Amino acid sequence: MTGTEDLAKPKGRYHHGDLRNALLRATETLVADKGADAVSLREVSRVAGVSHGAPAHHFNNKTGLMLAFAQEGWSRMIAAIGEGIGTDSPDNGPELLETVGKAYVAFAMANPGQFDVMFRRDLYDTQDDGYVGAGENAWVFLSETIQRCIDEGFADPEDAETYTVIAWSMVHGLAALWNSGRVKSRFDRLDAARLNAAANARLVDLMFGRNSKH
Amino acid sequence: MTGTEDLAKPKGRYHHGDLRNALLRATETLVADKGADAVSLREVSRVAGVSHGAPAHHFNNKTGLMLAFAQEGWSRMIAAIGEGIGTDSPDNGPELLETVGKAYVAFAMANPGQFDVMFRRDLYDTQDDGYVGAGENAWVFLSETIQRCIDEGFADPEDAETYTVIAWSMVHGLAALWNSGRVKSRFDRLDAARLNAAANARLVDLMFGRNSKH
DNA sequence: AAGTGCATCTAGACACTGTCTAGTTTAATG
DNA sequence: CATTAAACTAGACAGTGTCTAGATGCACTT
Repeated sequence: MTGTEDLAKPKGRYHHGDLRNALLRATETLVADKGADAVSLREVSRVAGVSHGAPAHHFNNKTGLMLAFAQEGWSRMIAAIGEGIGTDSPDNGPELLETVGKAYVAFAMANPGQFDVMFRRDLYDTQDDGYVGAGENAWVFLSETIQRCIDEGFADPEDAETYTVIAWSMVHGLAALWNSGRVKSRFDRLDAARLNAAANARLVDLMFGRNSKH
Repeated sequence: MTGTEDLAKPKGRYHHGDLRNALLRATETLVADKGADAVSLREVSRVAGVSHGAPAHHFNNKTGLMLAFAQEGWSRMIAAIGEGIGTDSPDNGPELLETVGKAYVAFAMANPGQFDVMFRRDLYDTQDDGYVGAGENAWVFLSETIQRCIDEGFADPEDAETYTVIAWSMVHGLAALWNSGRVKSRFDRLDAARLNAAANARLVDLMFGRNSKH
């Protein structure tokens, strides 16, 4: 889609000017096209029109580059969820949860490579600062949403923990299975969006007993 | 745990005798210890006490080795599920589903590396024969279980598809999230087995409306 | 305006990887 | 026993990440 020519360093110049971003963009297209393992510092450098040692100054390691790319993914997913909420404008807890769940899976389906990187511990140093934060925020947001459902009387307070685990597990598993190709092959006739919507709507119904609203 | 010394070729001999298996065992310990990306044909060859070109004759590619290792994982998981059924001896559809779900997640938690490989498309050639089979069998078995629940009157026939997707997604997501470390960090106080049992029991209750049996 | 500090980037080296190829050993088969 | 085919070796090659020493030029201070 987006060409990579504009990422290259202007000819004759020694300093790139926007190398950090150019490397991330090159990583993005590589991940999207050929998967996370197709990323190499040298290839990424080549796309940016820069020597193979240049990335080290901005990301230290290859793991540094991948961590930055993963963090970018978390930011994007959070933004996508925010947009989903803006569109659906849910007005109670269960509807909010359904909206969030759909946006989560939709993001993963639309950006399978980056979503994959976001949950791959082996690609970056898990001891690094900033690794924990992203997933932590997601968990907090999710459990607050569940708590809101409980506060509104849709579920028992003692279900909070279990429901949080089930909800995240379901959306994450749906995303991962779809992207792995193991479910997709079974559901040729169904489009991804329909499957996503059906699973999320039904799970929320099961947990919070809403009347189905066709 | 298991030493790797016994994998090495007997000294003075030219033929290994059991190289294919030795390479798979070396792969297993490497995956378990350092993750899937730590596997290299040369390291695996070194452990087996054999030259770096030897694996090619048994697995053709590195992707061939990883595919074989993934298939082995599927066999093991199926066996583990069978053992779970033997222990719990469930006598209706929902109980069977709960048993299967728990065994699925338990296997993934006990063998995070191999489970990971089983769902990584990038590690082997997805066009290869035998790639589809494993996931296909899992799907068929799962949907047959759901169908049994329906036949026994625990759910509506039109829910079959959605429930199958939700059930597999939940267990798979729980396994993947736990192994990614993103949930684990939140649940220090809970042991993995308890979380696994609670989530599966509750999901089955939600879908098939059994009375909770404390 | 001149000079200097320092982040940015280059280029070569090193050890490692997967795969290819030609050749060596040995088990199995006739 | 002779021959065929499978198992394995050893070297080469292009590619990788990371480490160095050095070149470049932007952004300051004075």
